Amino acid sequence: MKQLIDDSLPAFSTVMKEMGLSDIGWEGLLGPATVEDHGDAAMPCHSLSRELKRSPGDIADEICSLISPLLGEVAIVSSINGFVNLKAVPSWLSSKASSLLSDPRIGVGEGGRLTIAVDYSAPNVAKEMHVGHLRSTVIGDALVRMLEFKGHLVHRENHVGDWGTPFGMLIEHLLDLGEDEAANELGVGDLDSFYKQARVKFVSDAEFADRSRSRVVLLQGGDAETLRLWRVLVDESMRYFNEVYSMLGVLLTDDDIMGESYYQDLLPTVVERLSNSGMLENSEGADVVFPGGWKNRDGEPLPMIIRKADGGFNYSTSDLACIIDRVERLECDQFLYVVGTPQKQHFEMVFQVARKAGFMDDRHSSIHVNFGSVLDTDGRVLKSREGEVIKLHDLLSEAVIRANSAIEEKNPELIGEQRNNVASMVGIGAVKYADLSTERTKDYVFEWEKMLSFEGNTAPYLQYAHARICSIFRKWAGERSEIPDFEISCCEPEESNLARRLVRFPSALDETISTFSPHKLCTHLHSVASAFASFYEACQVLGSGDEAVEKSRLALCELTAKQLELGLGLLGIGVPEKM
RNA sequence: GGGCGUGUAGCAUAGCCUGGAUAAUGCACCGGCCUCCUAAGCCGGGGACCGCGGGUUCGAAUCCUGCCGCGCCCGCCA
Repeated sequence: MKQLIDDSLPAFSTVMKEMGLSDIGWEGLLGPATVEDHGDAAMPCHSLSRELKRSPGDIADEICSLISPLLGEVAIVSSINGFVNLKAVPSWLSSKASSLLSDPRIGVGEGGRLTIAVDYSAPNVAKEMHVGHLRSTVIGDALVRMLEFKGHLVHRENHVGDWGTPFGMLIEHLLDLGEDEAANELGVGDLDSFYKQARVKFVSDAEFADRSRSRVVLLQGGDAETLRLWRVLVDESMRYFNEVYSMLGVLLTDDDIMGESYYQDLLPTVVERLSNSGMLENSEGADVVFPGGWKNRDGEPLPMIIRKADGGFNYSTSDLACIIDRVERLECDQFLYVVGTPQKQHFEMVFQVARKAGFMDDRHSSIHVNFGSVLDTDGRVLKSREGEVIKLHDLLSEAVIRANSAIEEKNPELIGEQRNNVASMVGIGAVKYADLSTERTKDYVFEWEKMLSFEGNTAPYLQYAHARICSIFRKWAGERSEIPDFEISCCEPEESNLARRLVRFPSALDETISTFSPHKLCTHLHSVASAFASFYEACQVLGSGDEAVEKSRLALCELTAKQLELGLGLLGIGVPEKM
């Protein structure tokens, strides 16, 4: 527990000096306890053994007896097995919790003023959004919220796939279907069949394929009518994507769309600059750069293709253009790419080339916030090409329907529009939390049941804790806005334990942000909700007969509620007052 | 073949960066708890050679190394 360690350091400093150990870097030894029963923080003394030529147990005993009197207000000190253990005293926990309660930011400092571009979501026009997009969208949204809360200036960048050779066939298919019919199909979200139909014709119909290729040339040449048709495809797709975003409740809007098409004008600049810096080489007819450090199957240097032999650009070029734009137009300090792990090498190469070519320098940091693949139950990567597609739209609807029936069963008094709102928060929250609560770089298996489960370490469990607190407030006669002035005084072990979890919030959030790992915040919030549930069972809040106790418990409830609300809010998950 | 990643109870995960004590959590399983602020809950219980072998260390799930399994990437798709 970082707070406790900080508050104990001066006493340790005194004692260590007294024991002649001031210069050996003992600060690093003091850390959070690994076993909660032993305390909140601990210092293993085994490594001091050699220095002092005494047993670890002896040393721990001596430190313990010297430091105990100094830490009376902070922690109970004990020693066992060569460890000095600190267990925060209830009064210390009470006062720390009180100070968090009176702070609207719950102790979270404003962390800086960087300008950060977060590249996430990135669906492809005329293609179904799949579970991979869900991950990117949900993780990216959470990171954006947290970074903004910390005080950074964040540019949301939705790098939509709205350009490239497939658009030739898509436009021709659009014409074959007729614009209205096609727009209708796309507008209702039947993207995949549209794409597949076009694809089938492209491979089986030579005449269609020829038209498609010509259409690509027209598109790239800026032909007005072709651009208009392209715009229809993009707009109809975006309408559908926006519907999904709206269901998901993410921050993305049309203003955040920075599709590949946007960077087209910059592509020649990329080539020119790479050429000027002498990095561009011709290989097998293509313009390439050799980043170095990668080899192909034959052991030869692996190139990054900038301009294909047919003159077309590919995605590396586009990503380089993005970097130029984000450095020079947006003046970003940092770029985050919330994109799946399979593209790891691609980004490493792009970043390396961008640095070497001077598109960015030491002031800039570029981070691939990678995430694992979504697998099917056989452990294979879930693919939208074969088999049935899992439409995000359907997944989210299903989640809300399930939440609705769960509420109907468990709280029949909640009805009408209010129930629908709650069902939406619960169902969507469950899906998002399932995605956010596991370490993002790991693959995970897609299972309806698991994703929509409302038990255990899930959003509904956290939301439920919040709803119960709100229920207490409703029953209580007083003004909720006055609670932050109430004094917290932990007496029961469940009260102390709840406070002990609550005070970890600021460091948990900082850790979450610095590692871009939302699951760490989830873990923290779950531990809070869990401690609250135990507290709730053991400690009657209202009508305990003692006004000071009631006020203290109300204050613990308030801090818990605020923390759940803020924490879940930063994850993009809503907190209903009833459920 | 090269590179990167991953392997923790029946299942799913956290802990690994920054080494510390009895490896934590959820699901499932077993046993208790609703005249009492929402039982989507609580309390208790069983269940793990932390992939395998070496090494470093007083101490390894954690660091290094070798092997094995799995996944991804390795030239004109993004």
